Amino acid sequence: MPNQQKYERILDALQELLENHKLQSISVSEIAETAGIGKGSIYYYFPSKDAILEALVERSYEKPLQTAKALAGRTEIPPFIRMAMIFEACRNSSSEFIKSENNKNSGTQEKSFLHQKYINHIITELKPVLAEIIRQGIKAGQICFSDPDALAEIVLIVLTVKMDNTLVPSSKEEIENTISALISLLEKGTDNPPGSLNFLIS
Amino acid sequence: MPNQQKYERILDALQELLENHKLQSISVSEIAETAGIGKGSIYYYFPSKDAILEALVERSYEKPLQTAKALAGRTEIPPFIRMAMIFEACRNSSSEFIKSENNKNSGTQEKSFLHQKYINHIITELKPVLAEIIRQGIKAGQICFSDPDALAEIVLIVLTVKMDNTLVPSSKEEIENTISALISLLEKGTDNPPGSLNFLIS
DNA sequence: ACGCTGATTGACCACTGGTCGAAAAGATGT
DNA sequence: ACATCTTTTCGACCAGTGGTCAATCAGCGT
Repeated sequence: MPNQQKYERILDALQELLENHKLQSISVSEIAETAGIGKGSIYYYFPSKDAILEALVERSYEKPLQTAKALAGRTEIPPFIRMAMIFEACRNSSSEFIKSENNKNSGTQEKSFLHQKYINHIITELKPVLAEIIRQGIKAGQICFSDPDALAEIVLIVLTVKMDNTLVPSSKEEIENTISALISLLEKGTDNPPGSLNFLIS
Repeated sequence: MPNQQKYERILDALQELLENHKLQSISVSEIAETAGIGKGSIYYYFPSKDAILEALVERSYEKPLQTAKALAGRTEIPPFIRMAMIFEACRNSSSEFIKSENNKNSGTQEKSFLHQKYINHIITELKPVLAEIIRQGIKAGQICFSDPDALAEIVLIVLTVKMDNTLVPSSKEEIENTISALISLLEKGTDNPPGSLNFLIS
């Protein structure tokens, strides 16, 4: 890591461009200009443009993911509440990160790559954490389900896809409906009384 | 629709290139060359390169989606079996369409755009059909759930994301596990006895 | 002062998606 | 057969892209 500051400045520049420059594509030259460095220097810190996008996604979710991982050990908090806390942390960062409006047409290739990275990153990072929490809940008798890893994956897939709202664009109301349905499916599926997980919607 | 044959030939060319030319990006010139026409002519039939990808996705799933829609009216078949038939039809076309290998790294931007289009198309087209089938099942007392549309969406999201296997790449075994878990969640969540929906895995 | 190592740069390259005027190919009426 | 008009076809061309590289620059130990 030669010069950490420049590295971060490049990510800052990309983030800034993503916020303003909504719909068109972002070029490496633009990133360099915004970061105040020469274009060639970009490739001293990153092997490719894709790598910059990837690094930005990772950086954007560093903190919420850390707090999520920390939450895995706090066994004194009931598992479903910890689940809700994780979602809340991610939701905040998510809305901050992807504040681009949806125009009529779907995103450009650039954007879809970004969303793919986002979903993939969140799921792969969060899945073991959530699975562990579910496993603890099973042991404590608060959750009844045979395959905690798969359950974690299902929940994460539905949530991230709906939160991202790119793959299946829908209104806020529809998103709420889907999440409500997921919760009631979870209640029944894990032998919890109906309505007991309503607090997951906040 | 000036010359339908050329239109189709362009899609054929793109499909062929997607099968062989696995990892690198595909250029419009390549598509033109493969289709045996001039590059300029491409833009006589399609407004943009993205539109070609989009049209190919739509064409690839035209038949399975039609059979799926036809299945919605066949109320004499139990709902869950119709569900299984739809999935089977899509799975076949899906494995035929996306036969590109996963190299170590994730796909290029081009690919992720394609996968996004695929997932979006399948879900939006299939959701009303599946919701209708579920609604019929509820009326017949075979399914117990309050929001059929949301349930359809949840099922489709998990299935397409796992089938596509790009957003959350995993082994065949893991895919089976996740789908099994989804099924047992469905069983419990819709008041069906455990194991009664095992036939959905085939 | 000198080298030497790592950081920085912009001109440069092959190539991209997309445009456009012109030429070719059909169609039509006489 | 011709002339006229519309629909297709095309490749040279354009601005701009991601990525490369030899040349430079900055710091520092000696």
